[in-house]
Amino acid sequence: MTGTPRVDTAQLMELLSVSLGAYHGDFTVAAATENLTASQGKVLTVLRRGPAAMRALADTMTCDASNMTGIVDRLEKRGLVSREASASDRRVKNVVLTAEGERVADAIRTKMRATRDGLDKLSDQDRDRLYTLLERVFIDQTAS
Amino acid sequence: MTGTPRVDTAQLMELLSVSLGAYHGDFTVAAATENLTASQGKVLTVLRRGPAAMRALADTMTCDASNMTGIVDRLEKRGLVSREASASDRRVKNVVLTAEGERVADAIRTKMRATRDGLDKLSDQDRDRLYTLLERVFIDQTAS
DNA sequence: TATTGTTATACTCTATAACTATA
DNA sequence: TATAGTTATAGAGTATAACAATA
Repeated sequence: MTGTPRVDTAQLMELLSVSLGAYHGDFTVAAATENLTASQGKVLTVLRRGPAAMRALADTMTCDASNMTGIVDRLEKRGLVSREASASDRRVKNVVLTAEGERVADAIRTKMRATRDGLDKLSDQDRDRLYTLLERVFIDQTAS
Repeated sequence: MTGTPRVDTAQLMELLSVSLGAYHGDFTVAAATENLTASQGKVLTVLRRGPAAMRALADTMTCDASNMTGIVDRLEKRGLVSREASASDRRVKNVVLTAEGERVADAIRTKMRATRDGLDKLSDQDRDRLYTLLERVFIDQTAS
């Protein structure tokens, strides 16, 4: 197996910054539409995959466990998630989406899918930047 | 001028998410090394380009003006920035880097340049994903 | 009248340390 | 002893509303 080709990191990072800036902005707006913070929306999105222990959620979001306690507290108070005791380890609490939580998580996902399908927030200039980057990678690759 | 080629948005977004996650993590660590939060580090980075009014800073970071007041207060208390009256509009205060603020901003930039040059935080798997994406774009392009 | 910046207020996120109940 | 989760605490980011100074 040959090594993967190198790319222009500076250009890639600039592109990433612009694109994910738009993505993050859209996610924040999508969550706010359901009266949620971005962190709360992210937890619901993670839980769409299935129940998760408090510790696992904290690891996924790279924050302290004590922090996750507060976030889940607020979600639980609004009836979007519930804590369930683990059968195998009595120390563990599994966080599960309620029916209402599923509805909200799906609403966020639907809004984000629109973003993913369109790259609507990218300006023509940014779209050209993307193309320039890809073109350059192609040229570098074929010239080697 | 022909239109720019389309790319697989879902794959691109996944790649962006992983890559900018690494970038954001590195920036947070770089700022923390100087005992700064990510927001504070971002303001110093913006000010490397030159002085900026409070309102302009708030717009750049897409937060409320009242929020920027607190952030700049903390930076000023540590001697990293100063507020200067505008000559043309007496309502405006321009925020300027102090010598120490420049030193800290440069230290963050140096650490981030190392990240930019390496993409070190990307796993081999993610590097392969990047290559796969680029390869697919190349094939679609030449096949059309 | 509109804009710049601040203050007051309230909520959320965040980490650290200390605690409990399990394992 | 180590781990899962919580509580207490404190600092920082965030937005809203009201305000003074200026345009």
